[in-house]
Amino acid sequence: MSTDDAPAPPTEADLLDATWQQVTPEAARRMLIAAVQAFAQRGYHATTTRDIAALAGMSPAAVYIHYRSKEELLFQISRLGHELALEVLRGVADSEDGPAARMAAAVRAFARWHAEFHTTAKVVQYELAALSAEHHAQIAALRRRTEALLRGMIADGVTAGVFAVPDLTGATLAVLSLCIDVARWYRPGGRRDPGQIGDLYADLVLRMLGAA
Amino acid sequence: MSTDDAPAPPTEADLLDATWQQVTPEAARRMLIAAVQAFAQRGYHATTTRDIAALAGMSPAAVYIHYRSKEELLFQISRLGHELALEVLRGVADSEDGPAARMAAAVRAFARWHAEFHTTAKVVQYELAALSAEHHAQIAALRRRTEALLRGMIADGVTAGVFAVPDLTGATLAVLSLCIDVARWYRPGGRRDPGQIGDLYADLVLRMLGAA
DNA sequence: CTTATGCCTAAGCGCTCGCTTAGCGTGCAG
DNA sequence: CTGCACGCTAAGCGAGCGCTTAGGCATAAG
Repeated sequence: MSTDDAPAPPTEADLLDATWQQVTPEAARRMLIAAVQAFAQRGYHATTTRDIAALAGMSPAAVYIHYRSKEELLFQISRLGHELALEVLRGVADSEDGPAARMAAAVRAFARWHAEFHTTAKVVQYELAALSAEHHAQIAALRRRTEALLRGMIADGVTAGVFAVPDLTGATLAVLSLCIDVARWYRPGGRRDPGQIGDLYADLVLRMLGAA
Repeated sequence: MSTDDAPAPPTEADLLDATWQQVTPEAARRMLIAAVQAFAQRGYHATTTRDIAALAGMSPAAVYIHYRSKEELLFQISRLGHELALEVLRGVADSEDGPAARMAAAVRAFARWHAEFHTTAKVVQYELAALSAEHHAQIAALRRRTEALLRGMIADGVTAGVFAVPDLTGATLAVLSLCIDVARWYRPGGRRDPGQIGDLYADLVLRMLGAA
């Protein structure tokens, strides 16, 4: 094997390690990553704390050393996951490109994130209903910021006369919906890799917004 | 109260009764409708057979008079629900309009269905993972027919030179995804009623497809 | 050495789950 | 009237759930 082959695509484990690097100590991170995998595959309610502990290679009681409850584990995943997704959009929002290029970059990055980190994204986007009322309210606030960021980018394009959008709120809803739903249908090893999905969606959205 | 007021919008119960009219006997239908409501609100795994029976006004054991198991109840909901959704698309596919008008009508009807019958649609679209392998395979076949129907309508438009779509499969995926996701975010009493969502989405999709 | 602290496991508590069993009441055939 | 089939309920079984408790084994300070 030569050393100058194209780099192998990162494994699922690599991606999860990178995603959750900030969680410490290491045992708490291992437990959280195990929970993300189990929640994504089976859903929150179908996952037992014994499943999570076994995936993390520890005893069932070890869950409660680092987390108060199974719901608290979901909340930490959801909170940090939403912040990561928000960061992806913010990284693009500050660019000095024109509104159309910036919007294309935002959709490309956001859709791509939902494919590449689909395991995390599935939990973040589809397990909200299992959160307690207090935790759900905190997450809802983060989601409103995401929506506002995207709406602002579309509004800028309209103001600049680059986009032709009869219904700003409706268009924002549709763009957000399109990107989020990637986490539902994406399968690794499918015909499109995450980068290609980002490119495809950036193009489709620009047309949807009537970009000049 | 005059008798020529605008007709009141149908209640949730009206919609569910209309949706599941074909299920007999009446007690089996009541049980199934109760299951749809519970599965949509809490999710399949968070719903107990006691929840379902209580909603239907019967004892926990009554579930098993008409259905072999809780999973069989989900399967019947999923199978009939997918057939209803498919019927919505088929009702439009046979029209003799041009490709663009037909596609607009399809998206309008399909998106609208996912809003109006959002309770049913949520179970149909988001609880597939809880089905047994055999049942899941049957449902997957129905989903492939839905996708093929939509792809055919887009392909017709491309052939006729009315749509400009660089990636047929990708565009089909995006359109389907957009409509399905309506069931996730739609809330009755929101700023858009189901008809308006259908109109909005028909317009957005035509632009996405580069309709002449 | 002793003692204290932090991370972990073995064991298990109380509860609720999906589902079964035994039997009741009603309506209809003979 | 009798007898049986059907749709239902009351009661409960075995299993598995989320989470707790008691204690073991390191490390490190005194």
